[in-house]
Amino acid sequence: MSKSLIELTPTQTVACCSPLMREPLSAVQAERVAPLLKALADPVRLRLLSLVASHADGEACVCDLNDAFDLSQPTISHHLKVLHDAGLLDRSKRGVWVYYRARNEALSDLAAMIGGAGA
Amino acid sequence: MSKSLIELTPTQTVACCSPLMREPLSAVQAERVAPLLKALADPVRLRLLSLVASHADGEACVCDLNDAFDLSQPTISHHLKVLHDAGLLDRSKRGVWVYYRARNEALSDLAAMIGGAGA
DNA sequence: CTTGAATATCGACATCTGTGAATGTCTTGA
DNA sequence: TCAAGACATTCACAGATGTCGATATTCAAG
Repeated sequence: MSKSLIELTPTQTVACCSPLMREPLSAVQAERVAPLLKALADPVRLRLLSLVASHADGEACVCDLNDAFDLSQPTISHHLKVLHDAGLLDRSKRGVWVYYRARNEALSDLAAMIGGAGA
Repeated sequence: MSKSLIELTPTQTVACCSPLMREPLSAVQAERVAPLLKALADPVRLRLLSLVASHADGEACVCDLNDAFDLSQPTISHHLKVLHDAGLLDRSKRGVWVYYRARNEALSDLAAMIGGAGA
C-alpha cells in the first residue's frame, strides 16, 4: 500500500488504529483527503466504481456502464470524469471505446486512513 | 465488526477483496452508503471527526472543538450535527457541555466496504 | 472524405451545501 | 428569579453539484 494520503509519523510504528483516530488530521491532510471522499460520496459514482472494480478483467467499457443506469450518457460521462479526476479510475482508450479501471491502491489507502486496522 | 452496511452474500465466505470490488453494489446499497461518505467528504468534518476520535478519552467537548477552527460556532455546530445524523458521532450532554464520541464501528465498517481486505 | 457510432464538452437549470448573523433553548450560579 | 455561558436552530445567501439537451470530438468503416 502506498503512503501518499498521509505522511507517516514516528508514532505510526506503534500503529493501534487508523490515522484518522490516531491523531488529529492537519488542515492540509484534510484538504487532500476530502476530494477523494467527495468523489465517492454519490450513489451513482459508488455503483460505477463498483461495477468497474468488480468487472471481469478489472476494467469496464463505458458502453456497458451507460446501460446500467437510467441516466443520460453525458451524466455518466460526467461521473466517470469526477472519479478519474480524483484518481480513483484509470482511463484507456482502445479504438472508439474507452475503458475504465479501478485504482485499487487509492481505494485501500483511503480505507486504511478512515478506519484502517482493527479499530 | 458489524454487518450493517452491506448484506453479506454466500460469496463473501471466499472473501478476496472489499464488497465494493467483489460485486456490483446495488442501487439500494449505494443509497445507504453514500450519505456516510458525504458526511465525511468535507475537510472541516474530517478534522472534527479526527479531533474527537483521537482525543484522550475518545470523546471531546464542543467547547474545545470550536477553538480548533477559524469558523463560527454555529458552523461547527452544523458540521457536528451532520456527522451525528450520519451516525458517525455519538452525542452526550453533561451539564452545560456537550461531548461527542466517534462511532468506531461505523468507521471501520465504512473502511471495510471501500477498500477492505488486502485488495 | 463522408458517414455513423462512442464519448466528451458545453450551457442551463434546479437543488444542495457551507457559512455567518441573529436568535432561541438549557443549565448553572448568584 | 435573573444573568451569563454553552450549544442549537433559523434565516439568508453565495457557490458547488447533479442532471439533461445540444453539440463537439474522435475513430473505424466504406
